[in-house]
Amino acid sequence: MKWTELSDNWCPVARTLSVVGDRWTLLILRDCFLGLSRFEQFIESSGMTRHILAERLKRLVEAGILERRQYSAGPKRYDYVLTEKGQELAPALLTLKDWGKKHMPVRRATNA
Amino acid sequence: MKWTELSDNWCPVARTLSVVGDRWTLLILRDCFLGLSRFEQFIESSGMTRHILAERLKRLVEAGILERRQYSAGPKRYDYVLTEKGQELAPALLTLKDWGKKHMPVRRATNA
DNA sequence: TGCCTTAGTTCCAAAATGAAACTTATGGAG
DNA sequence: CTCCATAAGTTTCATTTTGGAACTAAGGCA
Repeated sequence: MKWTELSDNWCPVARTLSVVGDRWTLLILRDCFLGLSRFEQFIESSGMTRHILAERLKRLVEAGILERRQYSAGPKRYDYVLTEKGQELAPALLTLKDWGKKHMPVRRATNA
Repeated sequence: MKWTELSDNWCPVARTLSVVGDRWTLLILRDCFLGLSRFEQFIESSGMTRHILAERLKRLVEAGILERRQYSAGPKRYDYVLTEKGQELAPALLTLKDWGKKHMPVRRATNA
């Protein structure tokens, strides 16, 4: 079964996962909730490759979760901000955070 | 950056994703919350391949989220049940469900 | 004996990912 | 004007993961 086929699944959890059920995608959203919005910021914060980031951002925009917004007219540049639909994923991110704090202790320090 | 490196990330969301940040893994957990526990049940319910299912179940057991339990001594057979740690992922699944119900309407019927 | 069930494993082609270099468009230093 | 820097991507290619389908193991049952 292909990922995309999940978008019409009877189960709302499966449908949600068809768009955000991917490590990198959820990390991008975490970064958005932390206030980041630019390509280079996501790269630096999450450690994913530009390749994947570009692909995921495209998906998220198509899904109506992020909006691609021009923030500079000089050299035309774009960043990404949460739509209202995207904002409403906050509770999901928060439950994942809480679970992680409780059940996934840090073993050694990193700086990512 | 590799998936596993995420398990020691400073961010609790990232650490959580290092173990459940994958479509199939979350669908397995959904099935567990629906009361399923056996290999063949997960296969039928989720549509994933046996290959992937076996791999994910191993991960989830190692992570202490599921427990592999022998349920038949005749032909030795095993199934998988949520540990307490696993049970506590319920709120996360519920928020994903709520978001899906609100923002991911079904376009056409499926029978998966 | 021979077929059924159930939890896996194996094999291979196809798709996704990681790493790193390259592109495009413009601003600014000298 | 020339050259370097910034920032958002794109391209290329080797490696990894996935999907699909067949195969194995260990009994049960007729």
